[in-house]
Amino acid sequence: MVARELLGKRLVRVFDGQRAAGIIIESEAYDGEQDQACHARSGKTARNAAMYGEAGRAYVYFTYGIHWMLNCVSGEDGYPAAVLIRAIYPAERFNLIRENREGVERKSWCDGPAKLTKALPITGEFNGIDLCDPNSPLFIEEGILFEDEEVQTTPRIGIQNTPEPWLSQPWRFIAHSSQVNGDLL
DNA sequence: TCTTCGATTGTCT
DNA sequence: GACAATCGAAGAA
Repeated sequence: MVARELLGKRLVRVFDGQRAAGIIIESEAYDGEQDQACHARSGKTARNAAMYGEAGRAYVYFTYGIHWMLNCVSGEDGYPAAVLIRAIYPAERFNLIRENREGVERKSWCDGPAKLTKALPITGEFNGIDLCDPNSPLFIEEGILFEDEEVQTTPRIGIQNTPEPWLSQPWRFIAHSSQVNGDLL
């Protein structure tokens, strides 16, 4: 439910006192220790501790030796669940995003979970931060609404060695909408 | 447009 | 010591 509802919300990064932002257009849900694709599948560790915290906080982790990933924690306090932010549509401060994604064409600026963290930029220092607080250097605010007809669901991707039924759960959400398909300003 | 493959390091077993 | 919720370059179609 949270993964669906985050589509259309505005992800805001305050950097050097100025806002940079994008509309969330792709997300994936990870739900509890029983979910064999979730980082919490083997229980609580130092790395995934933020997932066990209260909803609305950030869970930021490093992977493949190169990439930072941003999640929004969901579920009851103490229950490990989070939504991976997989893609955003650049909406504010293109110059910063362009600088951070130098050499990449604009349609590929933020169309992947590690791309958007490089573009804004977001690193592990934001792990545990309150995404509901407009005073945070990174937060989420209201944006636009996508109709269900504009939203595609698919199984999650990039999850290796995950058994059924977790492999096939339709917990990935993608917005296909004229509201965000046009050329960037 | 699609497929293959190397990069690179924190975290867990 | 193995591996990862990925990216981007390179080569093929």
